Amino acid sequence: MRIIKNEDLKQRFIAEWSYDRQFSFDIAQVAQLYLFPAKSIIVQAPDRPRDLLYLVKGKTKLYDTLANGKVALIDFFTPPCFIGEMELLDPKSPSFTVQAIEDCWCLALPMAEYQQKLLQDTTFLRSVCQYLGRKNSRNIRTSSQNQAFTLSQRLAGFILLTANDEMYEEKHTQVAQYLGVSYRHLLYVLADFVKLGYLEKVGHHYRVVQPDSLARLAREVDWKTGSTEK
Amino acid sequence: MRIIKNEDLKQRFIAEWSYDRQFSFDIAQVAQLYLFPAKSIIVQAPDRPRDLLYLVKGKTKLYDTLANGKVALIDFFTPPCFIGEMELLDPKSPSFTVQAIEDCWCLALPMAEYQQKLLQDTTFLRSVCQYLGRKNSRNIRTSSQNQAFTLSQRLAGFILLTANDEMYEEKHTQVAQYLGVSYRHLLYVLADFVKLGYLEKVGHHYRVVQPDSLARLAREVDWKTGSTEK
DNA sequence: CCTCAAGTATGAGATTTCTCATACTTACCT
DNA sequence: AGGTAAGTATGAGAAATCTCATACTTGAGG
Repeated sequence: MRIIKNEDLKQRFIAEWSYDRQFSFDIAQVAQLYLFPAKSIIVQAPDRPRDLLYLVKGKTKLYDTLANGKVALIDFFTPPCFIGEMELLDPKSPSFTVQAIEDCWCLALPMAEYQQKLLQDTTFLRSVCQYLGRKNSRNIRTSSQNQAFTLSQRLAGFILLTANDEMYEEKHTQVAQYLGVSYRHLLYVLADFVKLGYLEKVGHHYRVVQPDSLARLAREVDWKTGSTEK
Repeated sequence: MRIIKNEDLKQRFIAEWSYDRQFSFDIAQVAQLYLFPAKSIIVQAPDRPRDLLYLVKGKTKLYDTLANGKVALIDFFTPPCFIGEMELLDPKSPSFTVQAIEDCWCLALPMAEYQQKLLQDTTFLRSVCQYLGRKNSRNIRTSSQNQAFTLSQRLAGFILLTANDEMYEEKHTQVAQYLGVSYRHLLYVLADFVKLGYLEKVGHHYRVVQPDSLARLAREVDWKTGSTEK
């Protein structure tokens, strides 16, 4: 992770998502701009995050570590999106691992220093409530809809979401579990995409060669295109 | 809806879910206890709810009215659970229809009178944040897991959740959409349950005759057994 | 009274997806 | 070096689920 000392860029991100309006005090001066390179770990469970982050650019994925030690993919985040807000608000909340899919820019506020202040800040609390509420509505709606689509359609969207730099490199076992299908079937459909020319196999990974075809397939799926609607 | 003037019962419900600890002021005296009879409408979209409710006993379901006028089943709530919290917090949030599945008891706080106070109450706001965050974790986890189960298993759980007084009376069209399966297939599985003796057809409805068998089938499904874990 | 929309109901054949069996490879542990 | 766990890979048959076609019933509106 790198701290980006570019005041101008920082202010642009703040303005783009009205970050400053989510606090009752002047945040623009104290927040720092971080850059997490693609594939780097943003939060490593079970460590608690050091900062309250606000994702302003990039895509991330969230993993849970199961009781048996296995790692399960559970969700994706795109801007605008808080990271670490549950840990800030709920001391008992478990924490999850968050990884950058592509380069991710975040506005960061050190928790140790600001936790007490934030827990007393009604502007901030109301804004988090709205954020969580909208995320909820989205989840509820999409989860019951997504089941209705065939794996090809959901996988197409999934590949576009998780590919970085034209390369799709997710672990099949995790993806099968996330998409709720068998490992076997996932491989069939992947092989199909290769046969159709949408993907090209490179070692154990795949190169996206026809993003448009995938997009056409995924078109109807109300995919996680934003943590809340923009 | 009836207002229940039973101070003793009210206090018991408050204690059972630590309702009073979610506010910084003394709520026990001003909250009223409501009883919504089975099948009655608790909140009717697009009207905004008059009170902030807290479900302490009973089960409810939530509907969305689609653009085309159709009604879609989208979620279920069980105690403890706020109803109307999004409308209180987010003036722009759409509102949904909430219906009692069985008799439902709610603690009620008139919004007009308390909205301003609640929006300034950090204890309340933090508690709603935690509540929403946990609901989120639950949704995320269950939604990606549920797909992995067969319709028989999910339907078994669904029937147990939505039946009232041993009668299952949901509309097949809505259920098929909610469970993400075709109408046709839903009817096949329902017919199967009848053949197996789990259900008994009564007109267009079904009587649950072997709840245990259904429970066994549903056992593994991490069903919505609570809005947050108790 | 007629018509239309929505919900219910059932059959038949086509697709999607699953389970199980079996191998090969890689990383890590001892 | 040997062993084990995890991930990858593929085949074959079975089960789950879908699409389409077709009817019947009921309630609301003209």
